[in-house]
Amino acid sequence: MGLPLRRSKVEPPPSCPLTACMSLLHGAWCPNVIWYLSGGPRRFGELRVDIPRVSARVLTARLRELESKGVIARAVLDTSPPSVEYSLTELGEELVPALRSIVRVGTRLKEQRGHVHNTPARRKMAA
Amino acid sequence: MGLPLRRSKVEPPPSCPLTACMSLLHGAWCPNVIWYLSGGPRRFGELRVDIPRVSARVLTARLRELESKGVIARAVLDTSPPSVEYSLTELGEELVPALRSIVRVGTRLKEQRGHVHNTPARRKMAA
DNA sequence: CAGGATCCTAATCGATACTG
DNA sequence: CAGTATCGATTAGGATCCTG
Repeated sequence: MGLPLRRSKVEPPPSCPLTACMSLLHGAWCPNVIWYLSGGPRRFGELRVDIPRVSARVLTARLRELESKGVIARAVLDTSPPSVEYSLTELGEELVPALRSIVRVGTRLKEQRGHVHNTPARRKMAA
Repeated sequence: MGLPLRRSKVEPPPSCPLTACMSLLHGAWCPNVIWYLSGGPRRFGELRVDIPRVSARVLTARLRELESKGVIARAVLDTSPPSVEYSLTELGEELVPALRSIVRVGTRLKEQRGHVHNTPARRKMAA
């Protein structure tokens, strides 16, 4: 027989807002869209330049998705040819600090890459 | 002719730590793994209980991945049958605040769901 | 310019069965 | 207990072409 299962010491993300919110950041592009919109409203074509490797199809899909979730707003400008401007909603703005703290860790991660990190590579312990 | 492209007002996530770090949170399960490990070391079987819908195959894959990136540590306990305990490294701990701020937004998101959010559903603007 | 339509590839995941 | 192996389903995403 093995060890008894312990109860988790942390509560589950209550009814999973973690998952709910991660769905706002899913895939490769959502975080970038929100990141670039954090600098102010931005048009479709501008976002394509900001995020060079995204295809129009996928960018459209992500924008629609984020719009339907209330994170970004879409405004059709009355120009010719027509432009469409996207911006963060109030709710979307709340994601920015989270994103920034993620970037901070990502930066540290890159710094650490290359030299040995403190993972004691597969240590063995006595129980 | 249309509007000229504006320069982005935010810098790109410098050489993409955003993407680098998001890769630590990718897929459906990485964030949950880190979340549950934030309460202290946790064994494989315990994590499977914490995160009910993850398959052994995928959980293994994620754990290996996070281990190789230096975010979690793996320790084989000398019991019979053998147990394996996972824990956050120092670097992994840094992800926790980011995760918490994501959860905060997720919670707000759930609160707002159902009643009208402030997206002015596809307004039109004059330019 | 902003995107819809179509087609296709690669990655990801769950289920199931099996092993040291 | 802590995995590994195999399979088939789902999905993100790219490329290309086309339109209001």
